[in-house]
Amino acid sequence: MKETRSSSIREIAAGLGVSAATVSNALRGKGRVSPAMVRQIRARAHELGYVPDHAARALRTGKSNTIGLLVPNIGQPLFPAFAQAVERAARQRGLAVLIGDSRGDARQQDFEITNMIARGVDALVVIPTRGTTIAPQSVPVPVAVIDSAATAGNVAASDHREGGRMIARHLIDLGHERVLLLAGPENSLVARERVGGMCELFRSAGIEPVLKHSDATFEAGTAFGRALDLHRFTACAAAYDALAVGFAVAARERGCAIPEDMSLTGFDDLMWAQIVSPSLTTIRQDLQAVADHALSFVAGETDASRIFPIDLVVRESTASPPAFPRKGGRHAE
Amino acid sequence: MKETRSSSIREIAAGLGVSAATVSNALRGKGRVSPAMVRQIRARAHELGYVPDHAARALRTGKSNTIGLLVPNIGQPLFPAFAQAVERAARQRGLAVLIGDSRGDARQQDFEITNMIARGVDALVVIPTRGTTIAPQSVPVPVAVIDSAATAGNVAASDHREGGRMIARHLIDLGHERVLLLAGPENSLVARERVGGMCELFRSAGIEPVLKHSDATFEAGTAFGRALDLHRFTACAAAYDALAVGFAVAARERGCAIPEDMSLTGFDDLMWAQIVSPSLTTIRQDLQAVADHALSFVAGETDASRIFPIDLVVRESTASPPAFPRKGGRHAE
DNA sequence: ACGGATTGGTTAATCGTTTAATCACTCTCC
DNA sequence: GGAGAGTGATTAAACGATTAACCAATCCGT
Repeated sequence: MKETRSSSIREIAAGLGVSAATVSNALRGKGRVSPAMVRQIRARAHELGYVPDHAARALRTGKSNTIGLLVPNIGQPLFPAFAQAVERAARQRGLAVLIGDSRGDARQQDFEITNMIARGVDALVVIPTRGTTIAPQSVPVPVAVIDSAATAGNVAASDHREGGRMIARHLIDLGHERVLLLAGPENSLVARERVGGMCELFRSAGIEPVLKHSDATFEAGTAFGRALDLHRFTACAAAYDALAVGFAVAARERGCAIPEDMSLTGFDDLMWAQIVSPSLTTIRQDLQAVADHALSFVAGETDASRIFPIDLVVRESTASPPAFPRKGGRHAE
Repeated sequence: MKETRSSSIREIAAGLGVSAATVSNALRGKGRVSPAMVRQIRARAHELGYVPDHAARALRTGKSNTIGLLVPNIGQPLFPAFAQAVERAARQRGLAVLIGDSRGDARQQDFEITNMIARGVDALVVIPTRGTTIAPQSVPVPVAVIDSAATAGNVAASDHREGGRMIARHLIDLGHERVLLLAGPENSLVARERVGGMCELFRSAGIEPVLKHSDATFEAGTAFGRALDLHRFTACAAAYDALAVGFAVAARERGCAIPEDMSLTGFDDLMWAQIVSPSLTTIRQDLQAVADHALSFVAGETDASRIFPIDLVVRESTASPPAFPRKGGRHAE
C-alpha cells in the first residue's frame, strides 16, 4: 500500500503538454519561461506532490547538497552538541548531514572519509580524532578541520589557549599557588593548547603546576582523585569537564571539600557542569559560531580560518584557598 | 591542486579494451566474465583508485544505501547514544546514516521526513517527538518507529512498562509506601508506559503514588524538589534520569538526604546516573539491540515488531525507608 | 559434423534532471 | 517589408552505472 512514488518532471510536462526542460526551468526560475506557464507548472508540481529526484540531480550537477560530519566519538557528550550545531548550520544552507563516527581510530577515520567522498558529499567537516591530522589536499572536496588553533590546516576552532589562560588567571586571582593540572591526553592538540595556556600564565605568576596526563575520562579523574596526595594542592585545573567531575567524586570520598579545601575547574561546560554539586567553574565554547564558520568555509563563502573567543563560566567549585585573606570569596567574579 | 576526481567505469573499460558493462559486471561479481578478466579489471580499478559514483548508482538502481535517522533532539543525552548504536548497526550493513533533528517540533519532524525521502533514503528510523505519531503508509519507504511498545506501528522498543514494574517492585521490596512519582510529560507515550508500569504494581500493593507531570528536564526536577513537601514521601520515582537528578539537587539543598531520608530512582541510565552522588538506581535499555532490530526491520530481514527487555541497575540512591525494619538495607539487591 | 548448450562478452536502453544549442514566432524600427 | 532582436519554448546530449537482450564463439555428445 506504499504510496505511489513521487512523480517525475516529465509527468508534469506531459500533463501540461510542454517539454521536460521547460518544467525544469520553470521550477528553478531559470531559462526563459512565460510567467503564466511558470505558475501553471508550479501549481501542477505542487498538486502532484513533486519532489526532485536527488540522485538524478546530483548525477547531473555533481553536487549532492550533502556534507559529511566526522566526529571522534559521538558517545562523548561534547560531540552531540557540536553535531547539533553543525546540523543547524547545514540546514540553513539547505544541506543535509551525513554523520560518521571514527570511534577514536585513525584507520576508521580514513575509511569514513573515503566512504563519504564516495557517497558524493560536497564537503567535509572533520573533528580529527586524537593524534591524527587531515591533509586537505588529499581529499577532493573542501574540508573544514576543527581542532586546535595551532593545527596546520585548521579552519575553525575555539581559542583553547586563551581559555586556559582565563582559568589560570581566575585561580591566580583567587590566590592559589599550589595547583594540580589534569592535562588530559598528551597527543591531543586541543588539550595541549588548553594546558599550554594555563601553564603560560601560571609560570608568569611564578607558579609551577604539577602536570598529570591521562585519558579525558571520568574514570581517569577518579583515579587521580584517589591516588594523589590532595593536601599538596589548593586547586585542581582539569583540561576536560569529565576529568574534573571524576576528580570531584573521588576527592569528596576522601573528605576533601570543594571548594573549601580545594578549588576545581573543568573545561567544555558539558551539561554535567551545572548539575554536579558543587557546580563546576569551567570554560564554554561557542559551538554554533564554530559550526557556522566551518560551514561558510566549505561553502566557499570565506577562505579564512578563524579562532573563536571562549567564555569563563564561574560557578561554585572555585574559591580562595583555605588560609587565604579573602579576595573575591566563594562566588568570585 | 585538488586531486583528479575518481575515474569512471568507462575509463577502466577503455584502458583494458573492454566494454563498460563488463567492468560493471566484473566489479560486482555478477553477469558472466572470465576469472582472468575479473582479476585484471579489479586490479586496474584499484590502481586507478576507482570508487563507484554513488549518485549514478542510486539513480539507476533506486537504492541509495543510505538511511535517515530522525531523533527528537540530539542535544539530549540519550539520543546520541542511540544514534551511535544506529550508526554502528547501519555500517555493518554498508549503509550510511543521514541524521535529522526534529527539535521537538512536529512540523519540523514532517519536514525532515519528506526531506529525507526526497534525498532518496532507502529507509527511515524515527524516534517520534513527543505527542506525534508516524503513519508508515504515508511514507514511501520502510520506517522503523521506535517509541513505546503500545504505539501502533511501533517496530522496536524497550519494555518501558516492565521497567516501570521493576522500579516499583524494587521500592516496594524495600518497604516504601508513600511514593512520589515524577511522571514526565503527559503526552509522551514512553513516559506513559513507564508510569503505567509503576502504578500498576504500586496499586496492586495497595499503594497510591502521587503523580506529578512536567517536562523531562533537570530544571523541572529541581522545581519539584523545591516546591513539594518532602516529608510526605519516603521515595521518589522519576520517569527520567534528568528529573531524578534535578530533584536530588533540590532535595539536598533542603537537607533531605538520599537515600537515608528518601529513596530516589531514575530511568535511562544516562552517563550522569553513575556520576551523581549518590549514584542513581535506574533502568538501562539495550540500545544496541533496539537499533539492530530497527535496522534489520527496515532491511526487510524481519517484519516482526519486538520489545526488548530492560535492566534494573541498583546503585546508591535507594534504601529502605527511615523507620523501617531493615529488609535489604542500603545496598539492597 | 551438426544442433544445442555454455561461455564471455557487447549493445543499447534506462534512471530523472540539467543545460547548451536551436527553433519558430512575433515585434519593432527604419 | 525585411533585418534584426526578443520571447517562449523544444531538442538532444549529457551525468555514470546497471541490466536485459543479444551475439559470436567454443564445446559436447551422439
